[in-house]
Amino acid sequence: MTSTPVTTTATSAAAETASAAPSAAEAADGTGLHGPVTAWFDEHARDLPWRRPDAGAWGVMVSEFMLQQTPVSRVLPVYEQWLARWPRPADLAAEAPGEAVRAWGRLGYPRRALRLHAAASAIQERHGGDVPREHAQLLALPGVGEYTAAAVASFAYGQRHAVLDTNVRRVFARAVAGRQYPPNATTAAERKLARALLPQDEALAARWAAATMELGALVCTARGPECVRCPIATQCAWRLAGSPAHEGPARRTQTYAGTDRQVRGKLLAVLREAVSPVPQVVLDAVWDEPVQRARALDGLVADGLVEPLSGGRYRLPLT
DNA sequence: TAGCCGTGGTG
DNA sequence: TCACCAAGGCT
Repeated sequence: MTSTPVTTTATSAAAETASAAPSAAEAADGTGLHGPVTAWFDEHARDLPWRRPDAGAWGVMVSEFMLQQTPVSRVLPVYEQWLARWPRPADLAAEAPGEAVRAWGRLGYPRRALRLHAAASAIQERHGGDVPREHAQLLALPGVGEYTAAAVASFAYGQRHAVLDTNVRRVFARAVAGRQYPPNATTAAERKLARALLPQDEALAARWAAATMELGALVCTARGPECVRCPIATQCAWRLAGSPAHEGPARRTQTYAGTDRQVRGKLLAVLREAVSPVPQVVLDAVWDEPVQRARALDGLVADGLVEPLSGGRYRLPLT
């Protein structure tokens, strides 16, 4: 997507959508996408707990950590338990990191639990227990990258940031770039496009960010996009091009069976369920190949997910 | 920067 | 059935 028509005048489709006189915010939308997408969002947005007014910045941050590479349906129950147990960053920071790992359950990527715990500690130490508002301060927290920093600043504090997740990238790839899928890795061109499409008005920008994500999650999905339900189908560059199939390098496919990741998962599952230190012999039972098993366990220890004790016993980390 | 890091639902 | 996919971050 080298050339993007973000500076074109409003399309006829956009003009049709704005039946009455367009507001100042809509008039600033050179693409004609803001109005239809945010209007669709107002009607179809899911009622998710981290979107409720009482969720707070901490609730938003917890949800963003959990939602990294994990579907909403699996996050919901864990999120509720997590917020009930640790309603403030200080509450989590006061716990052993292993308790965060245990409460993480089977969400996957348990290092996120460790990082969320570390982020809570950093918030307590550096920000007096309040989730910081500044993008740069958010970005400096453990486990917070470009996406999460922008998401928290936008969703929790209503700021104007380009929020570029896999959903938004796919929506932009189709609607603007005319491709079925975005590139494997986020490109500078995508960031530039996201900034260009961001409404000037702060509140509208925050709504736009949430709306484009929701559109990608509910309608403009990876496998079976439901274009008949899409508010910008008539403007979609990919559709207008005849919905061409993805070109270029195959999207990376990652195997799981037989990998260290699977072994780590099995080892950690045992430790999560255990209420007392686990003897080596119990861990040995989860995988029959000793070299890989040892490598996986060493990796967990190196990552801080597992604490080795004397006598060949192991547990989730207390510190 | 490409590879690694979990888990489970699904078309 | 089995790849693909899901609100990424880190090195």
